[in-house]
Amino acid sequence: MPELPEVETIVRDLAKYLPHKTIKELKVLNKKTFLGSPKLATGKTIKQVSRRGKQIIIDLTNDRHLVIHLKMTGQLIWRSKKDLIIGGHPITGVGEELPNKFTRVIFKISDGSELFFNDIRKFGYIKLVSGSELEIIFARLGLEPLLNNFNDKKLKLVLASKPKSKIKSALLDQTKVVGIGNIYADESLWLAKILPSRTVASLKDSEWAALARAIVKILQSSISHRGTSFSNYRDAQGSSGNFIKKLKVYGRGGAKCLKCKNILSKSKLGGRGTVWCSHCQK
DNA sequence: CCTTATGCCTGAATGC
DNA sequence: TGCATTCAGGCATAAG
Repeated sequence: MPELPEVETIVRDLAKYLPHKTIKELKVLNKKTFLGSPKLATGKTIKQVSRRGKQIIIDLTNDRHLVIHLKMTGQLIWRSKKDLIIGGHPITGVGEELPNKFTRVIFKISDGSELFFNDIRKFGYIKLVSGSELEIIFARLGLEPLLNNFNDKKLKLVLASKPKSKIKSALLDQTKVVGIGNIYADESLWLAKILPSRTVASLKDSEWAALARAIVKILQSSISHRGTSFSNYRDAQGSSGNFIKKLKVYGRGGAKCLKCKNILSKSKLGGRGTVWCSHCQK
């Protein structure tokens, strides 16, 4: 499931290809995937591709913006004109050919390239919004953990409004801190040696420091490995991320802790599968 | 304020 | 083999 590192990887790639190019045609194959009128984006030029939390923002020349959320199984894969003609596409995990049966929206770009929005489960969406609507979306989102103003004091401060929440649930709250999903919540808490079930109010300052450091370290490390492909995440080229090899707890319930050999625990916390080491994490 | 359940979805994994 | 069931979970929303 695409979280901050996966979305960041896609955005960095798309930012190399898309700016200054024009959306020639927009094919919406699944109506519920595209919110708003596709006509308002057709013929418009892409100014910039960026990210806020887990959402991809594509700014258009008419002061409208495409807000793209991949949710669980969304993919945004770009194919150059050359790749489209020659074939021999990289394997996308949901079929080598694009479009495929999971393709929900196709952007035809002025240089002959195409951008495919694929989504097996149709949770994801592309929303066309105005500048003021975009501001409202941004206003609801929390701290960016990879901006330089992020630190343990800020983290403690924003989460202080939910003292009785379990720390893992609090980390998943996008109105407080953005970009952390189930994988990186578990990984960060393991690295910081904090039990997911601890309440926000129970954390000591030294633990806030460890947690903030762990979040930054894990997210940056994952970006450097082009994200985690646990199921069907793919980058903008259709390739898998490599961070799955670096995961310490996520997906490893019942296996041995890589630090102490204790058997990792697994259960549900706040409705999410949660894995932790009862020996390393306190 | 908090937690839990539900709905949106479909492929993969499991059970008989 | 095949059919039914369960699970995966981001996030909005409703309910307890």
